[in-house]
Amino acid sequence: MGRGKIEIKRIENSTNRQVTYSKRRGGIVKKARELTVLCDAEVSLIMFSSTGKFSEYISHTTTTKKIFDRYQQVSGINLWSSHYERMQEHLNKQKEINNNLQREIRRRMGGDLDDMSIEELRGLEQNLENSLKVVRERKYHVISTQTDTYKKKIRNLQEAHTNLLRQFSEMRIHTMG
Amino acid sequence: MGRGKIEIKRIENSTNRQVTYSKRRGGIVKKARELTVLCDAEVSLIMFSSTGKFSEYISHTTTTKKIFDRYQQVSGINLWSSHYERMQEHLNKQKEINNNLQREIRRRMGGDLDDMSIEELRGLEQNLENSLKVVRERKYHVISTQTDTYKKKIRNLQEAHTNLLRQFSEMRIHTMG
DNA sequence: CGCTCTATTTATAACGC
DNA sequence: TGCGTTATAAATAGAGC
Repeated sequence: MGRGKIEIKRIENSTNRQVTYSKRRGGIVKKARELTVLCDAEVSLIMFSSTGKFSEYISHTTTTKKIFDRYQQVSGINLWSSHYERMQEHLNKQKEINNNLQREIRRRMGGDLDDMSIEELRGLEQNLENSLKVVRERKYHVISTQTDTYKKKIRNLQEAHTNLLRQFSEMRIHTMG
Repeated sequence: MGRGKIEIKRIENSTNRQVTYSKRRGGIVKKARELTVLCDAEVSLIMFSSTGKFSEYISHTTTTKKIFDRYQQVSGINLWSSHYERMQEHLNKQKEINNNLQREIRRRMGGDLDDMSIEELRGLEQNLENSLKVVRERKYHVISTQTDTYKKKIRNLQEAHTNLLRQFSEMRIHTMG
């Protein structure tokens, strides 16, 4: 190397450290490229400088994703499959819940009744009757509320109209009289 | 380097290729280690030889998983999250469908009716009436089918009983007579 | 920063075991 | 394969611009 043997120890001067980093980064990338070409190897080199600057080399014969996948296979280390599996489980559960809900709705709409017993059918019937009652009550309530509102509006309008008429006739008396 | 300038080109002799790979692999790992220590950098170096042999160097200050995570953050490249995100989307969709289904069921059970208009309530009422009709029909059908089955069974039993009685009386006539 | 210029160290190809 | 040896190419520290 340069003028005098260097000691492999953290360079305390941060400017020099960055300069050395830049130079050596070039060198190591070159080495990686040579290894790729000369030896037909697949190399992934990822570097973060002490200031957080990112650089990488990846053999042209592959991609970083491929290397990561292969790394996992070979090293046996599961980097993210635990997440993945948990999510898959979650999804399956949701799908099952979904299917059950949809079946319940179909039944409540009069379908998919074939494998229901008399008791179950009786239960469903009663349930539907109750629901129907509640929905009807709600409907009547909404209708009556709306009717009241309309009645009130009409009353108000009539009042206003009467007032206007009175004012109008008073005005005529004053101006004409 | 060695005795004579070398050309950076694939080494065709596979034995030499492997020898060169081993030597240069050592060299590049040494460079990576020096970069780590001298420059306070974080380095991940993953290599697969042409025969598939795996080796890696990782700075002692970090882990391969950390480098992978950081790589993704910095490069913006989705290594696995393409899978992951699609799954998350899927899951969210399922959850939404689920919520809608549950709301529909609640309504069909007479709940959650507050923000429904008269028209919607009328539709639901009619729907429930129809469903109730279908469920009742189904119930009657099941009951009548079951009744028929019982009737048939009874008829068969009576027939068998009559036959037995006849056979018995005939037997008595033969043995006693 | 980034580039150039050396002196010097380091890496390594070729060879042998 | 792996480890020495050696001649030589390559990398690079330090300096200057």
